Amino acid sequence: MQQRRNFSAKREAIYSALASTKIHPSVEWIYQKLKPTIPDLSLGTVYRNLNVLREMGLVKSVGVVDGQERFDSDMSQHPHFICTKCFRVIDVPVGRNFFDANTYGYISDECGVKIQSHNLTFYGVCNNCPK
Amino acid sequence: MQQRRNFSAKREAIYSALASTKIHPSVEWIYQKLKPTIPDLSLGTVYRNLNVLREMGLVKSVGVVDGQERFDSDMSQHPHFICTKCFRVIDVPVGRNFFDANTYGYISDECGVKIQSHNLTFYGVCNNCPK
DNA sequence: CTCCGTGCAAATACTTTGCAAAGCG
DNA sequence: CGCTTTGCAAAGTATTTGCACGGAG
Repeated sequence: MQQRRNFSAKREAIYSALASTKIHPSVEWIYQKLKPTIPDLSLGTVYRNLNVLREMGLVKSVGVVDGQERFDSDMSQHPHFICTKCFRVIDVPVGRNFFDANTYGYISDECGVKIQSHNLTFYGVCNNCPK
Repeated sequence: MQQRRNFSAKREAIYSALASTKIHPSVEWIYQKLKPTIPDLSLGTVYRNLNVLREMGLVKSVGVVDGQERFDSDMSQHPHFICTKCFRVIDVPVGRNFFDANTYGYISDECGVKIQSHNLTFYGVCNNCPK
């Protein structure tokens, strides 16, 4: 196992669990998912490793949804849709990127800041929820 | 004072405090700001009233920044810039709207959802912070 | 031996809530 | 009087952290 390569068995499992789903899970969800397989897993470990993975740039946060932070292992720049009723998080496929380096530069100058990234989220009601 | 019109004195003060600044304050900031003038103000009241104001559509959340929710009384659709070092929140002026009804409709169809709003946030380092 | 990773429980941090008292029309 | 608002403190929820132990090189 690639130890000394930033991956412990549990960190690997946490990353895999996240990468294996499209639901953009919360810490709790990952914990519940792995607990049966790894009985001695603790919630703190999931929190800690998600933060490590984030620092390593392997994972990013979708933001806090209904009180819990949600994560994504898809590091490509893409918007999300969040259902305000059931709090489902869905990837929004985009042909082109809405914002490129030029846009960043333009707005950076405009505001006197240095933009490094952005987050685009749409809100509404998904098709599983009653209108 | 327009009582029975959804405004108690404290709610009014909370709204005014929020509307009087561009820093997109947190609950705590509003509380500290008003406390000297209104000594018997309690933190719970600020929380409660911001939620009421939000439901009334007079206020919206910028999101959770560094652990605290930040608010904005400017209900116009506009992006924000958040400094990842000092957590300053700045309005981003935009000539046109990035997303109009057509875009909403297009993406809604694409994802099988009904988009009602969106949130666009840029991240980076502001000009007050060291590179 | 030395680190890194971990369980566990305690500690934080922010926000919400129950309740009785107070305010307003 | 009836409904809204509030202070206060307690409760709730999510997340972080201290510490000592355990495993890998």
